[in-house]
Amino acid sequence: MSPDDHHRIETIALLEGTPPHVGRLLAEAAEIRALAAGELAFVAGQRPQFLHLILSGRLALIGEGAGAETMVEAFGEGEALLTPAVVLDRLYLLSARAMIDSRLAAIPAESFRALLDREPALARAVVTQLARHWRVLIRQIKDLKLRAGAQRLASYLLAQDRDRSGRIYLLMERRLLARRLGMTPEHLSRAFAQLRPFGVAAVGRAVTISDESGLRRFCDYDAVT
Amino acid sequence: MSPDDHHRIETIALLEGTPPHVGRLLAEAAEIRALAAGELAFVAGQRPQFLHLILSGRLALIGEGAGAETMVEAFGEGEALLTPAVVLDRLYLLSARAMIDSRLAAIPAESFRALLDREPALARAVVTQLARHWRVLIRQIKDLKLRAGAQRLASYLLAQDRDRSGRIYLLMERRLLARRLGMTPEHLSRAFAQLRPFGVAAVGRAVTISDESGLRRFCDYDAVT
DNA sequence: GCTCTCGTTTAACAAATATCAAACGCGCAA
DNA sequence: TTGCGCGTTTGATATTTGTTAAACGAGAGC
Repeated sequence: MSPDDHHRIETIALLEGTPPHVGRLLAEAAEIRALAAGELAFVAGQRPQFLHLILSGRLALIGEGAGAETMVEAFGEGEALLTPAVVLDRLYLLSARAMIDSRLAAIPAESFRALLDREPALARAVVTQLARHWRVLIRQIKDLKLRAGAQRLASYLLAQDRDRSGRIYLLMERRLLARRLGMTPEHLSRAFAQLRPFGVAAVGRAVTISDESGLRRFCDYDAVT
Repeated sequence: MSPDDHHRIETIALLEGTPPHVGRLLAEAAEIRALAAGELAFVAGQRPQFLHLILSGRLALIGEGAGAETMVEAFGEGEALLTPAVVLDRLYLLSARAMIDSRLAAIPAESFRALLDREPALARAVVTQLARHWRVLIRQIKDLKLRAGAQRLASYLLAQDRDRSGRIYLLMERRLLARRLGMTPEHLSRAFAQLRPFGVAAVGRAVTISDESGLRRFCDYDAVT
């Protein structure tokens, strides 16, 4: 492992507020895994072997069932795949697939849980992290139950980061975005068409919104973070 | 507060594994709130004032948006409404409503967070609790995205506790169950009809299943806990 | 620069779900 | 008991979403 990898593991967002030796211990226990786009970091039904930190690239959490699959959430550089399966030592409910070529730090699950018991600051950091994800999941459930497809798309777009000129760059291809939003690619395409009256213009992965307040009203956007 | 209430707070499931003085401190900081059926413990958009423990009764977490409302999850006696809003000191994303007359222990959010920072065992217990809920939410998201209404109902029924004779007793009226499952009451009624070929018989709130393995196949039931 | 492939869009149609309306039935109070 | 109120069921219809198929278009490799 390169000193650079070591440093990236020690300074990952999850560990914010923990004493330096926690990061050092985790980095020492970690091994580096390179995944090509499409490869799986873990599979639903498996027993977790590692806690994965994303050093570079992007991974999607995938749910399978009833002969289909869906994307629950995607994570990028500097984030941890901190799934409850690892924390609780239960079987994975989701699989993780690399959306692009990625490099992961894999920390043995057993070491991580041992450290979790021993290091109060780590437990406290994990509480914060899990609580944040909880809110992301709650938003998704509210969206799925209360909003139609086009409204979910609008809501998703409004929550994305913009560049200086207000443009949004979609982090995934539309097929995947459709699965993230709980609809088919065909339906997503129609949803984009429905948003055109609000000045939503999509060119490739770049999206611009001209009537943002109209779009907010359309989807009853909830800006609470 | 009665000694009995005191004892119930100290022995709540959330605190399993924490030293006795943690429960004692929480119980001393708590005040008792009685809610009549239909009353709200907190409202989405509010800043959390308390962590609520359910001493008796049953509460539903309700999401509002786009002019409608939905039930995300329900909690009963001995459980805590351990929402991320309280942990992170953010605005509530959900409201909590008493489904029946209930008694709550309300612990000032500030005291709870302070104790969370000070007591490693509490942080560790909260990690476990949040992780468990995470899995409940993931199941719901997978259900909503991958399964049709009747399959979600089947899946829900198969996950419920049975009495000695194998009967299931529904914990809520059907109107609410419909919202929990992400459908209308009318659709739920038709979903029950769709399950009749598998020997699903509902009389009031009592439900029996005669062809359980058939039902499992029908909804592609995932028994992973 | 040119295909070739594969993701996206469009269209027609089918299935699932919601809506509206009315009938039903069960519990509760007079 | 009898009648009332409210939750549930049933039916007809509308809307939303998924499916199938085909056309389109942009990017990768030759």
